Amino acid sequence: MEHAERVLTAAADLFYRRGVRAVGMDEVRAASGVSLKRLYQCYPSKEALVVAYLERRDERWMSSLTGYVDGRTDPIAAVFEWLERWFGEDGFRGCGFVNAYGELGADSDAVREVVRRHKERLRAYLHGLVAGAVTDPGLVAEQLLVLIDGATAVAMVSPREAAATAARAAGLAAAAITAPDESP
Amino acid sequence: MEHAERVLTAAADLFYRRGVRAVGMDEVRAASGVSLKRLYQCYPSKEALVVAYLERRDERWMSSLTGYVDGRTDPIAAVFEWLERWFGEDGFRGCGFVNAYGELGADSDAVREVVRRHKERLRAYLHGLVAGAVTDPGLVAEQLLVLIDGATAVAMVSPREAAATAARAAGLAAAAITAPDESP
DNA sequence: TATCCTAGAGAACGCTCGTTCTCCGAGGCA
DNA sequence: TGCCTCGGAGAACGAGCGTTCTCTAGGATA
Repeated sequence: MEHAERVLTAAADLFYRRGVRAVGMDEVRAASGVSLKRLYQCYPSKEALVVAYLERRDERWMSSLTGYVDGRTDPIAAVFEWLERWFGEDGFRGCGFVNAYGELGADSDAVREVVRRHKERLRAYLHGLVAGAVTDPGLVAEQLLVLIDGATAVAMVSPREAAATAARAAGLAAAAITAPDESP
Repeated sequence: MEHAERVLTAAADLFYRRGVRAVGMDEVRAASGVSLKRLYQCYPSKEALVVAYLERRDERWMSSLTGYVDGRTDPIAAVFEWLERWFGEDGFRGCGFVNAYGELGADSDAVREVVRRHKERLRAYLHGLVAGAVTDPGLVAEQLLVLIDGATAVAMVSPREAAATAARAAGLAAAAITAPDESP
């Protein structure tokens, strides 16, 4: 594996699990087994490493979601199924983007930007999922985004065994919102 | 004003606006005008100050919400109206509890605990709001909690002028969820 | 074999952190 | 007036931060 890749893998795990500011560059060096000199050749600053972490997390998170959802007959239900699985994973600790924004958003334009881009990508994906099926796909995409981020936040602070509850409640809400109109 | 109160007021503002780890005790001292010695007499450690910040934020946030909502004919709509106002306030930066949890939750049992208590209080309040009006108040309270936390997260990362959109979308979703059954 | 270049290990640097300690001056009391 | 206590200002401390620098060992080349 390339040095940059090893650094990024180690950093991503540490940043997500413990928070960005709680992790020093020396810990990234130790976890990746890459010398500090080379680490700074790959990523010239901690902020650059953080941005790379978020960008890669965006790619992987989105492609895991879309890989699970695409082709399903009820894609909205699949989204919340996928969420429920994610919430149950070892080391789940909420939305890495929201956490990074809360921690660093006040200081770093670059972090704000990459978080915003991720949410925009997710919103666009949801929009595509419901376009044609509902009368106002923009509104419904926004609602689904709210449900996803809300379920993630609630699952984060809930005790482990209750995390799935948030996903299921959000899934039922999503079903109600996207259901075809019942009026004649 | 008492020393402890001045410290807490200054710390709350700084912690919320910039994040906990970004603010040093010396900055709290400077902003509060209280000497470091006295500051440590009031709060024996930074963690104690953070917990006090979250506890007071819980009290004030909840009482602002309940003060706005209680007595309204449509309390659920009022909740999301209140959210929309909050999102528009200067210095709004998402949920202080979720942000603190993301930043410190991995390190501090006390922070995890106080955040969990706040969400539990909010869930209980929402439960009371919908009890009697819906068939499954536990589920609906959970859904409203998800919508509130989701709207808050989306509003945080959205550009200023778009923050209200999240509140309105969540409010419409809440209305759909809590509406009396339309079937005959 | 002698010389150069590279790269890794980790020491060093300047800074900031949370926390403690020292100093000094003001005010109460005999 | 002389003494004593209190509290404020901020220096000090040890640790850890992000980042840079030095030193050394090894391999490639002539």
